[in-house]
Amino acid sequence: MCSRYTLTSPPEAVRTLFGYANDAGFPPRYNIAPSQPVAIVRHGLRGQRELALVRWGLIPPWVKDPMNFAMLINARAETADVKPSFRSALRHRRCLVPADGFYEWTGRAGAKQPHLIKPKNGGLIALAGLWEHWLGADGSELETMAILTTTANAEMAAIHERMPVILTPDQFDEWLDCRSGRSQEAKKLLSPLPDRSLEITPVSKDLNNPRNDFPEVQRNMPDTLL
DNA sequence: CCAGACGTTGTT
DNA sequence: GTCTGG
DNA sequence: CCAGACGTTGTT
DNA sequence: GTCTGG
Repeated sequence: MCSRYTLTSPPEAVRTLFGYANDAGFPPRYNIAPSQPVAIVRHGLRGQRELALVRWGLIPPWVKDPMNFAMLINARAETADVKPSFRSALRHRRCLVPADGFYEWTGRAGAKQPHLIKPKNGGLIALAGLWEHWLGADGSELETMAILTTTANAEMAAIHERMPVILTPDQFDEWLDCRSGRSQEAKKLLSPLPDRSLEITPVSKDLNNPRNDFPEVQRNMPDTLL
């Protein structure tokens, strides 16, 4: 699963890697949690890449009352093409989620140990996402997104069965281009990141509280066992 | 056909 | 114990 | 995911 | 809106 992540790279670095046309500032985030507004990159009306802020937690368009619907923060890559909640978004509304790393937990309730997972040499990564547009009967609108998950690669398997799909820059165009209206080619991009490319470090339990959004939550806890 | 669900994860 | 909010 | 709340009524 | 279960 992927249910918390971080994006601390400066906006100009994000824009350079993701190549969107519009410009937007955003503060460094050390502890991004579901239900919060997050930055995504998608194709705009003229096919140009754009940065948008949407809510993390996908609400399918047929939902009557979003307040009584458990938002979908992840979508299984293996089945997203057949699930009513994701099928249309996988065809028409794919996006990238800029991140510097993501978090997973080990341990039992009451002793939850968070771990930061990021590229061995640092830097930005792109999580594969789906976004959705919800229209209320009263005219209210809501844009939301979910992060795709796949099976864990070798490093991740040590702590967790699943991991978010991470795309490389050479895959960005094919993933973002939804003009064909088909999902099968895009689905083929959804594999685990190759082994030996990520590093996992235990971090401060301060991370557990989503209200703690400051650099110290990423403090390395070297003595902590996996 | 209509009614009712539509999701993931981890844990039990 | 279970749901909601972040 | 984890943390934190978990309720109703009437009044401002 | 679309799929599944009855």
